[in-house]
This record gives sequence, structure tokens and C-alpha cells, in this order.
Amino acid sequence: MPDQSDDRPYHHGSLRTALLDAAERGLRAHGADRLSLRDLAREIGVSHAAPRRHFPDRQALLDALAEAGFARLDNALRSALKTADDFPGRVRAAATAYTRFATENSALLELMYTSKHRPGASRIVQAAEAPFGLMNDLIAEGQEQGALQDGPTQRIGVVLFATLQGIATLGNGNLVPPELLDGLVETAVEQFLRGARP
Amino acid sequence: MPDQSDDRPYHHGSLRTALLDAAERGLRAHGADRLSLRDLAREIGVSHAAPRRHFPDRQALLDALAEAGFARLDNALRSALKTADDFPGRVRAAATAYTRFATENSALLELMYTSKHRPGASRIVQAAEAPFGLMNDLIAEGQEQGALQDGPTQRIGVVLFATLQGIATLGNGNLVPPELLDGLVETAVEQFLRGARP
DNA sequence: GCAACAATGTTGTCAACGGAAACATACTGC
DNA sequence: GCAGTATGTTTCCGTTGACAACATTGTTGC
Repeated sequence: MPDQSDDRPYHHGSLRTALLDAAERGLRAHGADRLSLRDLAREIGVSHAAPRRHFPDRQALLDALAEAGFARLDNALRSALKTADDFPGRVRAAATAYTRFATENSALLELMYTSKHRPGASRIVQAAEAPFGLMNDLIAEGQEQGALQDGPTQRIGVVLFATLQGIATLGNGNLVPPELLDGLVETAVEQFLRGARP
Repeated sequence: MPDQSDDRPYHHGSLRTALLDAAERGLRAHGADRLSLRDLAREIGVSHAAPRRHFPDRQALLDALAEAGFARLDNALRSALKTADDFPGRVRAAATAYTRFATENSALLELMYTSKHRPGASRIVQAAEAPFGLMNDLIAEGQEQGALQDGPTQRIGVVLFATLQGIATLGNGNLVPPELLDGLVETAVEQFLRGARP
């Protein structure tokens, strides 16, 4: 009994995009655990097996979400970096942009950081390199200007990156009230600039 | 057809403990996602509905794991703090102990930080206060000794805590090779002690 | 134009899971 | 030695991810 009585075409046309969109909404609303392929299919109005043509299994969909997440993060950081010229200002801008992204997309962020060590996640690792490189360049910039001590750029940058990530984690876990996050980022940047100067 | 042909007693006797043990092994081996109550029951040798007497649902088991995790983390930090007397040494010891715990129990740690904002997780929040208080006390100690600037103890301490947590996250996500983690922690502690001194 | 062929969507099926109810067995206090 | 409770078993249900077989549409070579 085919209940496809409406005039919906047999082919959706952009199922993949529709799936990703719906998945991101679901991710935001209920978390990755309760993201169900069948739910998404229902919401979009296709059969329960249709998503399989675009994502061979559930994890593939989650991986695609993570990959897109890194691209969006990269964008957010890039546009934040444009808002300031001096080095401390640029660090501050990047730091607040990162934690804002991380708290506004907490479930997505978790996905981005945990889908990676699975085999075959090379696309994700590659996508992650863009925002990471951005932070690295920022540190190198500080070193050239003499605002930061010389030494392994990556090691210094990763510490800053880790601090921001940690602050976001604590915020997302409600271990730190959200209204304190901005101040925390401020403190972290200050301490970083003091602790890593020549 | 009851296949309970062996002499296994009707009552297991310590199912709850056995479940938690098996669950922790499963967590370590396959992650929280693929932790199945029925699998655990099978492994232990009880019926699939037996765990329900001890954990009303799956999440309750995960919560119990998280709670136990905080207690173990507290222990690890406590014994690490005993290994050094001077303030910088104690910070270093606590920092390496934390990241070691976090990388050796990555799936558990994730559980500890994400099971918390669920309603009715007051037991977990309470369990989390022990290790958090420990870190806070450490910072206060540094302030009393004049090694750290005065000001809101918590804010200063949280930044350090966040940094360690972030380093662990990056390590667990394979975004930083494991062999670099120790050096990263070292750098982070150094920068912290420099950046937060009076 | 049209005949393969590829791409995309549908239907039907399966095993596994979490959850729940009804029942069985063991323990405990009295 | 018995009543009440704690713990475990059986049986069932609805949902899910995965898979295979089939249907429809789009595309491409000729």
C-alpha cells in the first residue's frame, strides 16, 4: 500500500543536504546519541532506507557533520581575525570566537573531537588542519613581532588552543556557569600573553 | 527451557559490582556508545533483564560509572600531591596526574563531563566537587605563598584546569601525538606559573 | 530518440537493543 | 517457619541500523 498519494516526486533531489541540515538541528536539540537515521528520514519525508544511498551507515553521517563543523569553525576564526589589527587584539578575537563557536555548537564540537581516531577519518583530520593552521599562524605572527618567546611554535600554540577548548568543555558541562565564560577567556588570554612573552 | 544446567546459584550475589567492572572494561575497549546492557549481562552470565534491578536504565549505569570515575580521579590527584612539597612541584605533579588519568581513561572522562548537565545528576556533581576542590586548594596555597597573584582563586584555578583538560582532549582525539603530551603539560605548567605570578 | 546504465528512492526483512510486565527463587527479620 | 522483600528469569513490545530486492528517474552513448 504505497501511501505516496501526494505529488512529491520520486526523487527528493537534494537528500544529502536535507539530511545534513536536519541532522544538525537534531544534534543541537537532542545530542548525537539520539540522532536516528529513521527519524531524519521521517522528518524529511523519505523512506527509512533512503539515507543509506548517501551515508552508508550512521557513523558516516556523523563524520560528515564533523567535517562540515571544522569548515564552519575555520570560517568563524577567519572572520574574527579580521576584526583586529594588533596582535593581542587578534588573539583575543580568535579566543572569544572559538569559545563562542564551541559553546553554541557543543554537541557538534564533541563530535568533531571524538570521531577522529576512527580508521578512515582522514577527511576529518584534514578538515581539522585548517583551523589549527590558523591558530599556528597567529602564534608565529606573535613570535615575529617579538610579543611571544621563540621556540617551537606549535607547542606554544597548542597550549593556548587547549586552554580554550578546556574552557569550552567546562562550560558545556555546566561546571562553570555560562555567564563567567567570557571573563574566563579574558583571563586565559591575559595569562597566556604574560606567560609566553619573551 | 531453562538452560541453567550448571550449578550457578540463582542469585549472583554481587551483580552491581560485576556490572560496573564489566562496564568499565567495555567502556575502555569499545567506548560508551557500544556499551550494551545485554552484552554485559551475557558476559556476566545473567539474564538480560537482571541489570535492571540495579540500574533502572542504561543512563543510570553510565552515571554510576561517571560518579566512580570522579572518586578515582580524586584519589589519583591526592596521591600525586603527596609526592612533592614545594608549590611548583605540586602543581606539576597534579597536572601530570590529571592528564595521565584523562588519557588512560578517555572514554570515562568523556562520560564524566557529559553526564552532568542532565537533570538528576546531583550525585555526579557532588562527586565532581572533590577533585575540583583539590585543585582550588592548590591554587589558594600558591596565593598564600606569594607564588600566584591574588584575586579570585577560582578563576585562576579554572584556567589551569581547563588547560589540562584541553590538552587531554587533544591527545584523546589524536590531534596531538601522545608522546608530545608530557612536554605539552610541562609547557602549560611553566606558562601558568609565569603568567599567573604576581 | 532510444537503449543500456547509473543514480536514487522504496518495500520488506532481520537481529539486536532498551524497556517493561509477570513470574520464580532466595534471603531476612521476626 | 513464615511473611515480606530483594534479586533474577521469561516473555513480550516498539525502535533501530543494516541489508537485499525491487522501482523509478536521470544520463549518456549511439
